Formats: sequence, C-alpha cells, structure tokens
Amino acid sequence: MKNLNIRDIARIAGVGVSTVSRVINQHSDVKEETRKHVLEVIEEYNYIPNNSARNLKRTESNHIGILVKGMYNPFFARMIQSIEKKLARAGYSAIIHYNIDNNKDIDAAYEFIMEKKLMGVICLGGDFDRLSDLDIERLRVPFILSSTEIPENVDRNIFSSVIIDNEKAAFNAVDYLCNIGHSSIGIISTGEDDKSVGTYRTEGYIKALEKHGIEKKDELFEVGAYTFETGYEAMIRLLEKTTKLTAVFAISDIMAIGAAKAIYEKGLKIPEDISLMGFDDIDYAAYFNPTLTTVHQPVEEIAMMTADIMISILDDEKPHRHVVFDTALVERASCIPL
Amino acid sequence: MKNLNIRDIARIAGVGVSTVSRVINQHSDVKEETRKHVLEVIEEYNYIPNNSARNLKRTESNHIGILVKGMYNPFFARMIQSIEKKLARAGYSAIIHYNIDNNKDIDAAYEFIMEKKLMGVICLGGDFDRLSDLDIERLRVPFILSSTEIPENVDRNIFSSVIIDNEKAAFNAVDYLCNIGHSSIGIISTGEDDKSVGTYRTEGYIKALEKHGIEKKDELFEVGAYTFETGYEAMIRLLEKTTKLTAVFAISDIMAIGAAKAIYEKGLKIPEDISLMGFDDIDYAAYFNPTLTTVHQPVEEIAMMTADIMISILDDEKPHRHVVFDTALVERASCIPL
DNA sequence: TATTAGCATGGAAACGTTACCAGTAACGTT
DNA sequence: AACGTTACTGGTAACGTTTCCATGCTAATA
Repeated sequence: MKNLNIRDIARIAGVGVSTVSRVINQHSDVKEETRKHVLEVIEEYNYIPNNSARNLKRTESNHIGILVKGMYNPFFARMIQSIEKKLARAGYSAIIHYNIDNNKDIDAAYEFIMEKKLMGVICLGGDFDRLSDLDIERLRVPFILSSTEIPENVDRNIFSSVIIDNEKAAFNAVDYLCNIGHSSIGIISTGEDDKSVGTYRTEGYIKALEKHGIEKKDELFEVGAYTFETGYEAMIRLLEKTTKLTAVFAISDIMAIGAAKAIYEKGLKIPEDISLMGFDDIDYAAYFNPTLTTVHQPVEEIAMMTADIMISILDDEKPHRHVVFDTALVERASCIPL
Repeated sequence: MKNLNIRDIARIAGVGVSTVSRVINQHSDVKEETRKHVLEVIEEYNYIPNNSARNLKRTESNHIGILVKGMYNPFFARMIQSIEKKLARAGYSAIIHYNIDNNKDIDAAYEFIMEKKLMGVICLGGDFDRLSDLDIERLRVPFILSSTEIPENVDRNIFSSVIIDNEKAAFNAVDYLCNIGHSSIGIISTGEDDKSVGTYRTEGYIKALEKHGIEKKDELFEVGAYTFETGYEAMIRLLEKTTKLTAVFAISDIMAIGAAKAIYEKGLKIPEDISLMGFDDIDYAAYFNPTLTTVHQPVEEIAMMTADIMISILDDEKPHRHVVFDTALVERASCIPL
C-alpha cells in the first residue's frame, strides 16, 4: 500500500505530471475540464503531495519559526496560539522552538533556522541585546521581534517589530501607585542584561518615583526570572530588607502572584497592608484573590499584528514595519489608596 | 553567497559525496583520519545538510507531531515543554498542532500527519472516543495517547498510552472530602461525550459518595470546559441551585480557581464556608490564595515517559506500552474539616 | 604465488516535486 | 496560403540527499 506520487496520479488521470503539478499549485493555465478531472483523481486516491520534495524543489518550506524563551509564561502561550492560528489560515505552518536562551544560543537558533529552511522567524520575548550577532541579513528571511525590546544600533529596515512602550507602561503603573498615596514602593524586576524589557520597566518605575520626588532606595529593588517561585523568593528578600513597604510593583503577573504568597506567609494582607501591582494582565490576574491590578497588554492585537506583518511581507513583499501598542492600567482589587 | 551542498563539501575535502554523507550520518565505516578531515571542512564552511532532501530520500522526516486541544491549560503547556526537550535530545524535532477539536477534526489531523510525513504522533489530552476513525493503523507511525482516556474496543497493540487512573484519583479526592465531614459536595465537571476524562472523574465522585452512603443529587452537578471562565460560571449556577453546599470538587485546577471567584463574589469564604478541591496540581495551585488542595498529577514523569516510549519505539523498535501513573492528593489550605 | 576477505571509498540511481522549454492544435491575421 | 498568437499540455532536468553497487587496496590464508 505504497503512497501514490504525482506520477501515479498523472498516469491515472491520463495527463502529464506537469499538468498535475499545475493543478495542485493552482496555476491558471489549465483547462477547467482537465483541472476538474485531475482534482477528482486526486480526491479519489487520497493523494497528498510530498512536502519534503516540494520544499526541496522550491528551496523553501512554508514553515515559520517561532522562537520563545520557555513557555511557562501564559502570556506567551496565549500569543503563540493566536499567531499559529492566523498563520495557518494563510497557509503557513508554525514550528515552535522553545528554550532559546537568547544570548547564548543564538548560534543554535541560526542552525535551527537554516536547517529547517524557514520562510520567516518570529522571536517572542527574550532580550536580544546581542541581536546583531544573529546577523539578520545573513538569514535572508523576514524577521519579527515581538514583545521584547529592540536593540539599538540595528538597521530598522531589516526586521519588523511589534511591541509596547515598556517604560511608559511601567511609569503609568507606578505613577498610579504614587497618586493614591504610596511612597515606599518595592519593585520586583529581572536581573537581565542592559536594555531588556525588565530594565525599561525598571526605568519607568524610577521615572515615576522621580516625578513624585520620591527617593529611590536600593533596598526596594529585587529581581526574579518571570516565574512564581522567583517572584516569591524576591518578595521574601524584599520583606526582610524593609519594613515600611506599602506597595510592590512586579514586572510580570506571574511574579506578582508569587510575591503574594510571600506576603501572605508573612501574615500580611493584600491590599490592606501591601498593595500589589502586576504587569501583563494574563487570564489568571482576573481570577486571583484578590483580583490583580495590573498593566494590560493587548495580547490578541499584538499576536494578530505579528502574524499580519509576517504574511504581508511573505505574500505581498511589503516592507518591514514597527508598531507600538498602547497598554492600559486595569484597576482591580490588589491596590488601594494609602 | 549560495548555500553549500554536500557535493561542494566533498569537492573541497577531496573525497566522494558518499563519504561525506557517511560522516554526517555517523556511519562506522569511515577511516578516522578521513572522518576528522571531512568534519573540519564541514565546520569551516559552516555546512548544514538540507533537511528536505534528507527527508525526501529517507521518506521520513525526523518530526514528531504533538496534537493538543488548545494550550490555555498550563498543564499541557508544561507537558509539551518537557516532551519537546527530551525529544530534541534524541534528535527529533516536535511539530505542535493546537486546536485539534478531537471528534470533528480527525480528518484534518490525518492530513496534517500525512503531509508532514511525521515519524510519530503524540496526542495530549482531549477525548478520542472516535479514535477508531483515525484508523491508527492506516497511519503506520507510532501513536501515543497521553493524559487522556483510552477508548474501548481498540486494539491495544497498535498504540501506546501513558495516563492516570482518573476514576480512582477523583474517588480519592472526594473520599477525602467525605472523610473530613463533607456530605454536600458539588462537582464541576465537563460536558463532554461519554468515556472522557471528565466522565471518569465524575464516576469517581459518584463512587466515593456511594461509599459514604451519600445520595447523589442532580443539583450538585455542573459542567465547564477547562477554563477559568467556565469554572466561574458553573460555580455561579451551582450556588444558585443549592444553599447548603459545603465543598466543591472541580475536575481541573483552572476551573477550581474560576469557581473560587464566584464563591468570593457571593461573599463566601474558602475554606471556611466552602472547601474547594482541584485537580492537576498546576503551578498556580500552590500560589493561589488560599493554596489549593488538589490531586497531583506527575506531569514531569508523564511527559518523560511519553517521550521515552516514542523514542524506544522509533529507535529500538520496542513494542507499544501502556503505563498508568499514580496520583497523590496534596493537602493544602482550601479544604478543611466540617 | 594465488586466492580470499575485509575495509574504505567513489559513482550513480533514486526519492517526489517544480519549472523551464518545447510542442501541438486551433484560430485569426496579413 | 503562410504566419503569428493564444491556450494548453508533456517531457525532463534539476533540487540535495542516501544507499546500493562496484572498485581498489591491503592483509591474511592456503
């Protein structure tokens, strides 16, 4: 019960292989009658073209790579799902590659891309401060950075990006906290290199403090790594260092929720004793107890735009674009005026 | 700056193409000296074999498909990540296909499998009661069901499975609730077809009730669809129907957390007014407030076993296996004696 | 010395497509 | 009547591998 190939179909249909190929690839120069007949044969014998052969011949693959730095973060899980769906509708299939440790495994990523003959690459999150090393141009496929920070000194014409203004978003969050009377605000950020999403959010925090004439103290800074556990541990350290804390800003919901556990274990209440602000607005935020005040990222829009740009470049050869989405502070129960 | 192919490498290294091929594929019959030299050339010129061509020739693809019914559930996100990592170490790359709506899109799945020339397929979750329709044998690739229920009337020699005993796990959970004095226990299950994970967990609930001589009432049953929101809605309905509820068993943590929101909104407290039991023991559970008493599934072990079986079948032609993991009740703060 | 065996290697035929080129028939134009 | 044009169609050379087969060489055996 060997699989049929295009030659078999041609023989059965009584036409040449090129005609079958033309039908499959929807070329216009096939007589309607012939086309119908070939299609019938294909249908009847359940013929499916061999992808490897097509890719070999075309020297491309209809695959689009999505590089992610782990997927524990529900924020990315959500994005991937939406991007994949949209891409699929446009005839592309996504290959997802997790566990990219951006700064170290760039070479591995490069191999991944070459080896799989990807038609485009989307990088979700992560901090590509050494992006130039990837040598985007060497890739010669559309490259989109999504939900991360754009490194400086990179030619913006050779890649697209869809991001948010992290500094501004964090600024607004902390500004809000200050406006409702908080002045001793801890921050749980990330310990990553310069120019990462984390550093920009931290920068926003600092700017907001400055605006309100609040001195920034070292003891208010702690770092985690976008997980419940590291958020929890960071909060424990924060609580040990300082007693007069009235609010905490975690730069991701996941870490905020981790932090909450530490707060509770200390016998403190949210928001009565400590107000807690997150970032991302993952589904969980609305179901946490208390519901989490956080910075809303338009995940769905970001995902759609990312896929759209990829498709427009691939299908219509549109140029690269850079879009910045707005965030919104969503007020829920975890932050109260002092 | 065209990409080099195996012939170029052969020419540069001064050997035949077959020798290069043998080196790449780690055949033993190559003189150590030649092997070294070829490897050097490959390294120097940064040569990467063309996957499409290999796959075409081998008529296989080194890709393994993972079919999932959506990935909102962190439980699957976690599994996928572990499986992918393990598979990658064995030289296989995973292609993930979400949004399989099991009963309807089985044909689509079939095309997906054929078209991509997958070497094996792993189905995560979902309820394959019409599994026979997929006609596993027609696939002629190893097929593994993981974290789902095995349909009856299927020849167990043509696929593997790694699962838990859902009925027993649910029984233990509800038995625990009964033992600590609860007798009016609601359940938030799923409204899926017969013989799904949900029905078995519900069955366990019923058996536990029977054991304790508790009458099962219709008003205690509600259904959701493994999301926060449907858990929330189900709980609202449950709360409307009955007032003397002292405990609720949700067959997934996600739904339990959704249910918690409804309980709070009603002004009730967990666990003081209502004890809440989940299922899965996802990361969230330990970080929820109150920490969630739940049924622990050994995710990591299940994932590893799933990948292991796939690899052992592919690499060593081992026969299919069926393994059942034990679950454990993890007592946390959301359930208290009545 | 002749014969065999084994090792290391190269040549070339697939694998299933696509796309270029050439060819045919039918039809209109000069 | 000779010639383009148009609309289809078929043949076949790639694409970059892997693997079978053949070959040359060295060493071992009779």
